[in-house]
Amino acid sequence: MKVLIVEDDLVLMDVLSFTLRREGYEVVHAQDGKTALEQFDTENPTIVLLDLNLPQLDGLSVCRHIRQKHDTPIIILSVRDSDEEVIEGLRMGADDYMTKPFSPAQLTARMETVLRRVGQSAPRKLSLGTATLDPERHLLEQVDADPIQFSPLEYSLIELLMINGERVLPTQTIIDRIWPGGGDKAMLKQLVYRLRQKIEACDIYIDSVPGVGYALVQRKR
Amino acid sequence: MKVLIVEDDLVLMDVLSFTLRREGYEVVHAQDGKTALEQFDTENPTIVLLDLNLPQLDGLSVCRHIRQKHDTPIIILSVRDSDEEVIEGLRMGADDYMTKPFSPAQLTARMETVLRRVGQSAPRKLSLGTATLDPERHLLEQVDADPIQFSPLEYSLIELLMINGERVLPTQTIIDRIWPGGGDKAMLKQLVYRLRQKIEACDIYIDSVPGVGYALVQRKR
DNA sequence: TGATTCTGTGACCACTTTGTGACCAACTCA
DNA sequence: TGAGTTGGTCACAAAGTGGTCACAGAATCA
Repeated sequence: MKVLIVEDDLVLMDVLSFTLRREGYEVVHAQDGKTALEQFDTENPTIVLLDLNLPQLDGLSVCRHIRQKHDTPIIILSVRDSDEEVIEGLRMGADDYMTKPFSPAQLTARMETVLRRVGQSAPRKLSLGTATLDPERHLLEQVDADPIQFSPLEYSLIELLMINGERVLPTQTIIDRIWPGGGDKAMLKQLVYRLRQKIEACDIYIDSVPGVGYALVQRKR
Repeated sequence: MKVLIVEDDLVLMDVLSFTLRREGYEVVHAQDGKTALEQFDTENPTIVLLDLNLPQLDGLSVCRHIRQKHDTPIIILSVRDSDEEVIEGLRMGADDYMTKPFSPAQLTARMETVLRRVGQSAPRKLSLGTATLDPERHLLEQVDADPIQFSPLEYSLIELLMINGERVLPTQTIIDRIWPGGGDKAMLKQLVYRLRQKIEACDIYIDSVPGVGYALVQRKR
């Protein structure tokens, strides 16, 4: 997936390039509005990150120009933070507007959010150790092992635990998120039991902290 | 267009209701997480505005529950503003995250931005492997095979699946899009059955992932 | 206007999923 | 030290799911 970063601040450009490459994106960039449009035509990026204060052609003009012919997601990154300016940017066709300074982690999360909406990216897979969870097919995949298929409730539980890393998730939080209509501890312990049986040959397991909750952790070697 | 506002602060609720009605939205609301899910099922809103700190069931549980089955846009409105919390909200399936306090004008601009991306029309022609869908004539064409003519509902389903690539589309999402007025799983499984019969000689087929949904995939050779 | 197609519905079936109850060991607390 | 709680285990049965088939009314077509 290719990102066009349009930014004249070279320090920020470097930080963003590094972060996005580490996330697996291919990165191209431009330092002024005119070059941005040229790059857009030649590189055909999946998403554009667009500063507004640019030499040669301002960012809003770039945004308007792209949006006249293309549906490519655009996120504006700007120091201008008044409501009027945010609204103008969004109405000019941007999909999101982040005011500087922002954290790279939040930027990549917002990029994923927009890409998810336009159907350009599969949901991110979650990993713990060598185990990888497939959110589309509700599978757990691991090297040298058959994938494990989960039922809806099993998947719901393991996803929650995996999102939380190896930290303990409180019992009542788990119950609320799995059974918003109402569940109880007996149902959860039964579900934990069934899930443990399915993953017993994996590198990960469900640890319980009595009186607190559960965590997904890696088996030690 | 119907908005479900999930907010337990009645002052903010009133302000938002007034603002959104003035913009032409139909507004329904809930003051706690459980009621929110009930309202979601009965009202089938176009978009959800979701506080996180809620009685009965927290907003992240509501968000996750909705997103497991539906692709209705969700914007989180919360006082929690750390990067971690924003990222968690977006990863739990929200389309945007606004921290309180925010201006109603920016909220409506962000709603428009997300809604702009919903229900976009299909590209001109869709292909998967050697099979090509003709949107004007509702045909599937393949080299060395007679074209297959689809009924309106059959075409609607295969187009949805083809837009999604070979990825799994959740059952309820498919139902929402094919029968906006309300469909059910029995209707969908019947439609899938009929469509499978029509494409059984093709290079593509409908794969089901029990408990999740369906995908259009290429037959392997 | 009759023929044909489309669509919603019901039924059957095999299988899976889920909620529940029961039992037990370990732990906590008064 | 006894009562109560909790987490783990096991089995049962109800509910749900996905696939298949056919029926019949509505819609469309020629």
